[in-house]
Amino acid sequence: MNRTNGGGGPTGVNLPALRSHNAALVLDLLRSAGPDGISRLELAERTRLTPQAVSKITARLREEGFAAEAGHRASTGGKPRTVLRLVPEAGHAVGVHLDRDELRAVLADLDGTVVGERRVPLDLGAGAEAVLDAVVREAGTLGRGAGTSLLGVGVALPGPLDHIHGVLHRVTGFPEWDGFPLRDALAARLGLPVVVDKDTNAAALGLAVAGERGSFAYLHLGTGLGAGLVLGGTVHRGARTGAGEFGHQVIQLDGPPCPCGNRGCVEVLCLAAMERGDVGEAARVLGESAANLAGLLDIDLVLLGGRTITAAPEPFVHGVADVLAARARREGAHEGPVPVRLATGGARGVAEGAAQLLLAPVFGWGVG
Amino acid sequence: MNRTNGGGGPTGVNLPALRSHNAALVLDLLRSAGPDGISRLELAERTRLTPQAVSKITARLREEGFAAEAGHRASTGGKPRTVLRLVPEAGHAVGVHLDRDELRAVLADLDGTVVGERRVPLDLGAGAEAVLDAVVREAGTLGRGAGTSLLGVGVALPGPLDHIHGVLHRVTGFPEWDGFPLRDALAARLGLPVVVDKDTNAAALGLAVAGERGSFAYLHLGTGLGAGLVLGGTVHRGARTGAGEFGHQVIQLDGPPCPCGNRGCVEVLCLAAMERGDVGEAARVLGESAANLAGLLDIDLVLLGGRTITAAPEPFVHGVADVLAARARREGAHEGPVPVRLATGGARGVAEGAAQLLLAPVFGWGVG
DNA sequence: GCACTTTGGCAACAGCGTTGCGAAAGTGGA
DNA sequence: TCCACTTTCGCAACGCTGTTGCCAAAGTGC
Repeated sequence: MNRTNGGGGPTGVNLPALRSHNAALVLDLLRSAGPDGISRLELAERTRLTPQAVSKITARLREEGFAAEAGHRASTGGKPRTVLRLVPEAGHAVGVHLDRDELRAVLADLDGTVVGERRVPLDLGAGAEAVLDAVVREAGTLGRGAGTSLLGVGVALPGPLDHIHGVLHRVTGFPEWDGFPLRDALAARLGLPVVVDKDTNAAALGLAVAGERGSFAYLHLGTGLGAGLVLGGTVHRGARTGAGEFGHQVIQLDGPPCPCGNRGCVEVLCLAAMERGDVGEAARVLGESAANLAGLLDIDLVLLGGRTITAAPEPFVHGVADVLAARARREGAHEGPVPVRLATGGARGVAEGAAQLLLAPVFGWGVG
Repeated sequence: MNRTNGGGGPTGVNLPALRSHNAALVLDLLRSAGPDGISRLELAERTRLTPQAVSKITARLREEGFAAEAGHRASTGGKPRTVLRLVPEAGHAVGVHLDRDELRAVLADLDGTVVGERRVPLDLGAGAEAVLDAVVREAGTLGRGAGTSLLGVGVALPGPLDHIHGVLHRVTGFPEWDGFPLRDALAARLGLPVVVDKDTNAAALGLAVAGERGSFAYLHLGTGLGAGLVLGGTVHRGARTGAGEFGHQVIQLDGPPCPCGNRGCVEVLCLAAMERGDVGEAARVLGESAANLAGLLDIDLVLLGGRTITAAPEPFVHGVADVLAARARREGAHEGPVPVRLATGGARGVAEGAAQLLLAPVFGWGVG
């Protein structure tokens, strides 16, 4: 019931839409309850629906194979509550992470658990045919393990792109991909639904689904510097799905030139500091830009990831946290500073998040 | 049906919720159609509900006095469509703009049309009692003109505050307001619902309701520099309703000190340039920070307002647009640069937006 | 004047969550 | 061992939603 559905403005809600919304909501609560499960009455409390409505919804979900009973809780003086859990095998998705020099693909179940993985070297600049062949081969191999429960394939890769239409804009450093309709090309060859997104957005989605609540920014420092934003539990992609251009935020007017053409971008300052071996300065620069972002959007959390960060996490986490703490102290914040943490997921986080591009909609994420 | 309702996570939807959502949606389309009105079949297309459902909804709205028939369209070969319109007098709200030296209050009807206005000098530092007295007096006077159709009073003022609880944090320059529960104090004395928000958020809401579609940033340059963000048609207030801290974005590492304690904030750079009489440099600095924001969030539009800007709009609009155009060109954007315009509404925009804090929820804005 | 098109209300309907109620399945005291 | 009590949860009836089938109303155009 939000105001941003589809392209034609907010839309009306009829009974089938209401039904699928509530079913997805219950399914999401089953998922986030994990292996411990959750009782019908708890579901009723959380959804603010009546227990009887929850009973009907869970009965349908059990009939369709998405949920199952899983034991009982201890009695509190009456009939003990029946515990329900998600059936993870009811759905799978393949997540593909296309990096500059490597293809990493995972097969994940509804729970997000990785049940299959493949890694092969890859040259993103080797041309569309070669890359498409590799994706079709690896995704196909993994997907066969899921049978008919395979929902589709999610692909995450660097650089600006059109998430809605699945068309690449500029994969930084590989101009030959400019304008390539990756989603449709892959969907035609795989015969499956395909969703394409930026690597940073996929990683952020994966973190949100994995349990990071509220609003946060995932900052990725590797070959370049980018961000994935989650605002109110939803990945913010912006009007033309180009949000997250964090690296080319100018924080030093008339500073050193950046390959992008601007002067004083965070990315060039941060990477230059790294080349000098000055990790402290790189972290400070990153912290200042993170503080700009945090003040502008009032987020709950900053998560750091990417090869450069995972190589030496502590100085970055502390350096960024110090800047945020100093700003919060100076501005007399009523609440503590925004916490900074290392992103979980590691090197496989982007591929797992890519799988979530297909899995998350099952739980009502990002579909209204 | 979004995932950010209330405090306890996303909630289920039952039939009453579905009904009020669809009714609000139809009411919103009636409002945005303006005096020309809109036909039932057009409403059905826009809402994606069936014509019969729209007929039932509009019949209820007419019964309740919110909608009325207003003539017919020309025939296209069959029975001509009946045109429906909003009845603006069915609801009113008072909007109060508390500025440092002035109180401005308006009475607006459902259409947003101002049907009453009052302006009195005010010293925000004169103490809570004096300010509350003034608000109660002016809002009461205006509100009596609306009778029982008065929905409540919206109050907009500068400085960080807690929008959800209606408690002020720090009204910049007036520490005596720190922690003051403005909403509850006013609601008790007025006997009406009261909503409190930052002046920039109110102005942004007013612009969104007035017809600015999609996502945009409203940048306000007056005594200070702040922003109101509208993302996907909704005012973005952030986790602790503190979003929009645009003025203390650092764009010059180790730059000149700002009263806030940081160095190189846009606000201090921009205001210093204005004091030197260098409007061009002020506009360039504003433009760089606006470009940072536009790249990060991928917004559709930048709107400029505030006393300093309305005093000399052209150099600012052009200066900011130039920076955005230069960045878009250098980054090889596939679409044109983000347009920059002067915000409509002028000096009364904040007060009108404050009234919309009560009116907009009638049309389903920001309530899920 | 008649055939046709288009609008929009009436009535019956399927399906949603809700309410009323009772069976099932425990606890705990006599 | 029995019985009163508590708590869970499904069945059945219900109210209300949007949907479908149908037809009267109100125009156009030959």
